[in-house]
Order: sequence, then structure tokens, then C-alpha cells
Amino acid sequence: MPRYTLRVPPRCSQDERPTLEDVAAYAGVSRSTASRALNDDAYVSPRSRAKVLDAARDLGYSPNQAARSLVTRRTDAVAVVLSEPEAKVLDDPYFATVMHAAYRELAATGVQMLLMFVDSRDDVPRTIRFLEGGHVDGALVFAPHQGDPLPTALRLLRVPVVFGGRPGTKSRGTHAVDFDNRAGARLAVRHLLQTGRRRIATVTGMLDHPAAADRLAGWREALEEAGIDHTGLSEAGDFTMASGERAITALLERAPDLDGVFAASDLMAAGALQALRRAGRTVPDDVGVVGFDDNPSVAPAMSPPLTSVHQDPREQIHQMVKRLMALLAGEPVRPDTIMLPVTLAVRDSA
Amino acid sequence: MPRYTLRVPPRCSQDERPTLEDVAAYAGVSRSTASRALNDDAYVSPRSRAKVLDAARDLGYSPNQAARSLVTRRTDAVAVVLSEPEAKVLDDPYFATVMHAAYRELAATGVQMLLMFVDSRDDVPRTIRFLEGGHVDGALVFAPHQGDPLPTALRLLRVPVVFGGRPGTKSRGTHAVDFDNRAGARLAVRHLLQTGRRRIATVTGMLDHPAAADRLAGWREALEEAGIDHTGLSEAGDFTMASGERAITALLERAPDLDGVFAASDLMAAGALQALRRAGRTVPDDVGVVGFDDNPSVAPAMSPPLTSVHQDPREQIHQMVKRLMALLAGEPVRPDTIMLPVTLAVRDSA
DNA sequence: AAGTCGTCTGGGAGCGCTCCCAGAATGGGA
DNA sequence: TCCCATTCTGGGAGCGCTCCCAGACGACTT
Repeated sequence: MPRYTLRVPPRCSQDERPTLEDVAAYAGVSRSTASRALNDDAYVSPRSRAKVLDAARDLGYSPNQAARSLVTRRTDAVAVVLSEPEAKVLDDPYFATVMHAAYRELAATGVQMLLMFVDSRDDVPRTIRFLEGGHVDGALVFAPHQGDPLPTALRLLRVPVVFGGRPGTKSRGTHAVDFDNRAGARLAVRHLLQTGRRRIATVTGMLDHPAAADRLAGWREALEEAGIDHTGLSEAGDFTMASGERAITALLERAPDLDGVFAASDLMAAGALQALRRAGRTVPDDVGVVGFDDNPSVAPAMSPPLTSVHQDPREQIHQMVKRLMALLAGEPVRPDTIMLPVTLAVRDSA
Repeated sequence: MPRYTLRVPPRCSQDERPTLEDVAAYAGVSRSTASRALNDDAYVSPRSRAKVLDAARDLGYSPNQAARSLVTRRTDAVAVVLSEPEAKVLDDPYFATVMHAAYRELAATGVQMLLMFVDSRDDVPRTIRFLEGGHVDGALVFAPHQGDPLPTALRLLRVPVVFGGRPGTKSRGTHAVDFDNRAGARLAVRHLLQTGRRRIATVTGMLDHPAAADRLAGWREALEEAGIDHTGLSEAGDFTMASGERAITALLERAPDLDGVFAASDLMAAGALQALRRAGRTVPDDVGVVGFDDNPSVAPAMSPPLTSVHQDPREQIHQMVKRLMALLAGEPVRPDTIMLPVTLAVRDSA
């Protein structure tokens, strides 16, 4: 009857990390019992559990995750993939919020977040390889551009994926959580109409971006609903501040009488404010401006503070994580898009 | 003589991922040869190498990283740890730059970035456990607060760590890459002096933050060097915009004659501009304002565009990664702090 | 007294990979 | 012709863990 009674001393060489076997020997039990105690399985006597936990503490034991996930086939890690050109991710505070919210949300469910950026097409194979490599149990993906090869590549993956925002490609058969961009744009335009504006222009995002296209559609709908002409009042931007500035300059040229601007992002609204100021127009007296995103560190900080369509990235992440967890738990969830409502945060600019 | 001649068909069950053994069998070689071919070792005939690579492609093989790192004891992943309260990371665009730069830099060296946030003391044990768990080969850590328990805990770790910014605790024996905050502050103040300001106030960051303390020290030094009194001209902030606003309001009360402000961050400078505007002072005519960080998406966007001390987070990350790679390669690098120079980006605010 | 249950334990197998080593094939020299 | 170095190959061991299974033990019932 092999009864471990001798207590081996802790390992001397400091870079040799103790293994489960070491802990077991030190505690005077078997590897199996040690494993059970550490993973608080049932069927371990309080006595051996205590001995094992003490041993683990004494030896400074921490389990080797590679070994564990080799057998459990789980990593307890989830990738967050941002597929956007570098400049975009840097400038747009939306992504900072997303990253942090994702971290909190995943940490709360005991899952480690692995953040990945996909800057260009060149990064796609590396990303796929990584996701395939069994590093993660699943992925939350933000890939908003039409024609982004990533979503298509991900379809073939053996890893569950939930998209944030409608992916550029056909979204049938994928899990996604999106904001109601169209309704948000309508809210913005209706607010401008209510404050007496009649010549309401829009600065759009990149139109290969479904969210941008939806915001444009919402603007158009709200104006047509009110029976107001909008010919020549739309100008394309790319979500950056500079593009907002350029767009307004062009619009003022075409339509000097404009009295309202709906910018499809807060940053473009910031550019718009700058261009309007330069052109000698005051906001909100001459022109009312409404943004989109209502980023807490941008919109209220502008002068004047920006009225903006409020969306809550935290809620988006929350829903995405919830869906992903359901998938990981093997629940039979039908792939579909969850649509989150948006509201209007009214400040001084309109 | 066991010669694998039969070509087994690809596995049918789609969620069963092919293993190296499968690839080897399909290619008609042994597991060892397949491994050598895929890791392009020497001593593999061109013929078998080709067969193996074809097989891997046909079967859609991707190696199991857990199994690999179990034996190699390497993960080819590095953690980036941001130890800051949530609000800070969200608001401060500096961190967005850091994250992205780290990703690019690490990807270029073939290393995957794992991003971790440490919001509160409660997160420390989990973080330590993760880093200890063999998930990563090393870590880049931003933990700027004095009294942050993380750096001390990391000392006991068997994982190489490089700090970004001087860690709050004693930095002896640690690797770190910092900016020359003191010199930056002196640059800012000298510029204000050169433009004729004489009553130059400062809004500091949290003073448990070595960087904030250094910037304060630089401000004081430059003024004393010029023989100018600075009593009562320093007010504590916490790097946020709101705190900048509050601080300036308080300073104007105490010293209505102030004609220069050095804010220890761009966001606080933004708050300062707002408070000055509210008090009826114009910038730069009545008061010159200089910020710190020169964040590309903040400083140039202000009205007026902000003169700010320019630091380059990319360079910081570059140096940090370089150092970490040296440590991982086993090079005998003496622990020390690399000090990066800063410059002054002159715009309209001063 | 023998049987049955529930609790607890140790050993073995095996996850998928890399490394080491022995041996087979190959290609020159002596 | 033989022999040695060189190139190439396959099998075995083992990384550290979890899971399964068989068995030990005690506390019950029959």
C-alpha cells in the first residue's frame, strides 16, 4: 500500500517551477487527490484538501495552463479582434471603451481577454492561425468594413464568433450585436427639425461601413418623412475629424444656407464645429450640430458641448459576451443579430 | 521496416482537428519528420518536406499551441498590463496609443500581445496567477502609482518584466523605459518665460505618480532658475479634464494676475482652457497654456490648438519590447531605467 | 455474517507536441 | 572492396495536467 508519508522539501533551484506532482508529494497524497483538491472537486476529504492547499501555498505552486488546456481542450480565454486600420483605432475613443468593457465583462465570467488588432489584409492569415491554434475558446470580432476578408475567413473556423456591429459581409448565419443606427440618425434629424432647422446636411462615414450607410439612410428617411428636400446636402467623410472639417467646408460652398448638420460620428462633428467657426457661423445660433456615438470623453468636452446620439458600448459588449458564453456552453442558439436601441443626449450644440 | 505508404483520407468528423500524427500519416512519413518539416528544421529531404506541407494544407492542419508550449516552455506571447483605474484608461488617449504600438511592435517580432487591465487591488491576485500560469513569456507593465502593489508582487515572479514609466515603487533592480518628465516640464516653462509670461501656474497630476511629481519638479526648477517666485501657483489635479477646470478656477481665485499655465497633461490643459474661457480670459492673449503628452488626437484639436510637451509612446514601447526581447533571449542585461527625451510642440495656445 | 451503498484514494492512460537517440540510407574517400 | 562521415528517418520518452477506473474503507442495511 503506497502511502506517501515522507514530506519532501521544496525544490531548491528557483527557476524550476513546482508541478502538481511536487505538491502532491509534499502534501503526502497522490497527484489525483491533489488535482481534485485544487479544482475543488467533490470527493476529497477535508483533511487532504487542507494538506494540498497548504502545500500549494508553501511551494508557490501555480498550475501550468498549457498542460491543463491540452487535456481539457479549454483555455478560458477569449479573443477580442479589432479589424480596423491603425489610425482609426487610435483616434476613435469608442474602441477604448469597447476594450475596457470587454475586459471587465470577460473577467467577471472568469475569462481572460486576448486583444488582437488586424490592421491590414496582411494580418488576416496570422490572426486566423492564432485563433485556430487553440489559444482561445471563442472570439468577439469588430470588422465593420464591407469587403473585409476576415469575417469570411472566420466562417470556416472551428471557434465560435460573435460580431460587434453588423459585419460588412452578409450577416446571415452569424451572431452579431448591433446598434440601431438608422433609428439613431432619425432621432438626430428629428431633433434638428424640432428646433426649427430646415436645411439639414449630413457628413457620412465610409459608406462601405454598414453602420455609416444606415446612419445616412436614417437621415434621408427623417427628412423625406418631413417632406424636406435634401438634394446635395450629403457629403462623405471617413469618421475622422479632418474629414468632418473638409466635408463641412464643401457643404458650405454648395449650400451656404444650411442651418443643421448631422455628423455620423462625434469626431466628424468636432471637425464640423471647427469648419463652421472658421466660416464665421456660430453654433447653435446659426447652425445646429448633432453627432453620433456620444463618447463620454469627447462629446461633452466640445465647445459648445455636443448633442449626440447616445449608444452604450458596454451594453453591446455585455450582450456579445452573453451570447458567446451561451455558445461556449453548447446551448443551441440560432445565429441572428441583436439590435440595441439608442437615445439622444441633448446638450448645447443643437 | 515500417514504411507508411497508404494515404489515409482526411478526417470526416469536422470538429475533430487533425493532429500532427494525422498529417504525418497522410504525407506518408513519421510524426518526427512532419514536425521537422513544419518547423523547418535542418535534415529534412526536400521531398518529404513538400509532402508534409501539402498534407498540412490539405487537412487544414494548425498546430496545437498548448501541446507545443507544454514541451518548449515558450508561448510566444507577451502580456501588456495596464494598472490604472478604469476611468483613467478610458479617458486617456495615451493608453490607446500604447496598446496599438505594443501590438504592432510585438507582432513584428512574431509575438502575440495579451492585454490585461488591473482596475483595483482586487485584480492583482488574478493577474499574478495569470502571469504565473505560463500563459506568457514576459510582460510589459504600466503601473505608475506609488503604492501600487503590483510591481512588488511582480518582483517575485519568474517572468521577465519591463516597466513603462518609472514604477511607483523603488525602481532599483527593475527594467523600465521612462520619459524625461522633468526636462519636459522645464521646456514648457521656459517657453512660457520666453513669450513674456511671469506669473506661471501649474496644474499637477496625482502626486503619487512619479511622472506627475517630476513634472512639478521641472516647473519649479525652471522658475527658480529664472529667479521667479512661484508661491501659491501650484494646484493639484488628477490628469482628468474636470480636475484641470477645477484647478484653474481655484488658481484664478488665488492669483488673478496669472498669465501662464503649465498643465501636466493635455486633458487638464483642455479643462484649463475651458475654465479660462469661462473667466473671460483669452488664450493665448491673456494667458499662455502649455500641456503635456502632445496627444495627436487631442492637442491639435483644441481651440486654440495646444502647445504641448511632445513624447512618443511608440518609441517608449519600442524600447520596452527591445529590452524584453533581450531578456527573453537570455542576454545578461543590467536592470536600469532608459530615459527618453521629449520636445516641445509649439502651437497657438502659448 | 454477508451484502450494499456512498465516500475517498491512487494508478494508469493519454492530450499533441518536441526533443533525443539509434539506426537506415547515401556518398564519397581509402 | 570496405569504411567512415553525413544526411535523413522513425520510435520512444516525456512535458504537466485531467479524467477514468478499480479498489479501499467505513457505515449502513438485510
